[in-house]
Amino acid sequence: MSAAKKPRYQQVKDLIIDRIASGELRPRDRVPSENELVETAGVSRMTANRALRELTSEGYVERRAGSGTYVADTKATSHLLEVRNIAAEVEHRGHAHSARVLRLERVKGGRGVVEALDLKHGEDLFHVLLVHYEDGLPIQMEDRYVVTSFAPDFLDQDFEKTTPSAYLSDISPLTEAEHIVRAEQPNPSVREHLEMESAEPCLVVTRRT
Amino acid sequence: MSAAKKPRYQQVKDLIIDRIASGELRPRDRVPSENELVETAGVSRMTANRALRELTSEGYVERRAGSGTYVADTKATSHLLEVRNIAAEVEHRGHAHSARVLRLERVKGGRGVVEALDLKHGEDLFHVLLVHYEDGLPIQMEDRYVVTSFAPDFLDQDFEKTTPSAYLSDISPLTEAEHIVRAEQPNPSVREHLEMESAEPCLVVTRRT
DNA sequence: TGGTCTAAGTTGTATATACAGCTTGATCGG
DNA sequence: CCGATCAAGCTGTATATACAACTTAGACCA
Repeated sequence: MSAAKKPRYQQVKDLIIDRIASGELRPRDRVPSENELVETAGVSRMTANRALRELTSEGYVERRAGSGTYVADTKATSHLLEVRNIAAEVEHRGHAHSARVLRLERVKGGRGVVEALDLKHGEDLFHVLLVHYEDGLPIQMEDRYVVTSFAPDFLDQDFEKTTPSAYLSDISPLTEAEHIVRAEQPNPSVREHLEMESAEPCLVVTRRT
Repeated sequence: MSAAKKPRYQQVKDLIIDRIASGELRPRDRVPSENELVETAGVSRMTANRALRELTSEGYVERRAGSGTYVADTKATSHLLEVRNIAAEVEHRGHAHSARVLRLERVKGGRGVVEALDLKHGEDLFHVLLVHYEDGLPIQMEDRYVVTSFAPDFLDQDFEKTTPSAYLSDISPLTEAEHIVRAEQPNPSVREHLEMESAEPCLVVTRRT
């Protein structure tokens, strides 16, 4: 198990994580300084620095220049929930993903869209509406608006082969996204495309990049 | 804007991020090695190393010892969605959070719970059922099961003051959580407690720690 | 031709050293 | 007693150096 010889900076990290997890070090408590770790752990200051720096970026501790290093308080106040690419998710489950494009058009931003995306009224947008299938079963409907200047050849794409997400992240990697999730009663049109029974609710994910 | 003098390792990071974002460097392309950065960027190898190492942990690139550094190819396949502590969320919006405990008891694990938590049948569990309010308006119902051995004095807590999340993360910080979100039709009892109109759907978050 | 071996390049880790900038507590002077 | 100054300690950054382990391509030999 722990037989694998870990690098020294990792040993230092584990040392401190253990003391936090065991409750010996509590939120806002002071963590040994780099120089103290040099003494007690027998490593160089740069190694101690790397350990503490990584613990900082991982959210375990906070550092204040000139003052010291302290256990972060609220590690549990924000949990993360992963939302994966739909096609990748389906493939990952070992099933076949397919998609059918219902609409692919250029529109002018109407009231609802403009508000959600924080745009000028009447701005040119591409609109795509498609349904994702997992082994032939409809599982998700995607209703997407994209600013035209951002993806000029949007209308030429074949979204039955490449998902809009994949295409957009291809032409512009590294955009940050904000998600809002809510539950909603699907309207009759959507319900039909997803082949849903009567009043079953839907998850609605609003995403802004 | 960029007037703030950035540290050199950050400048190197930005340099590479820009080349990725602009499309000059595409997924699986080779990124300049540490020694090449020493030449072209005029920094020491340790500084180049720090830049590339941080880009690795941030998901921009992948490194293979002995081979080189390459642009990662799936930055967009997994997006993150933050789920915050309910009380903190409400306070953050500048509103008053309160809670009312409906049930607080010791039970034996029944069929549904045992499956969801992957436990032995009949195991002792604590069960708490409470409603969260934002400025007096009911906004969330929390239905929670906790293994007794994990939190012996669970029944003595006053969950109208401290949320179960806060209490649990207090006695044992640093536990990882897995979330599953789905939409569901609330049953009449739940609907009553949340003062909901008829058939409005709910978000159901199943969480396992 | 085909397999082996070697050398160069790359990442990963670790240390010693240096200086800047900030914080905090103690000391000193009024 | 209060305020200013100073020194010690801390983090943040940057460099030069060193060695280990791995990969890869090319040279070399049979």
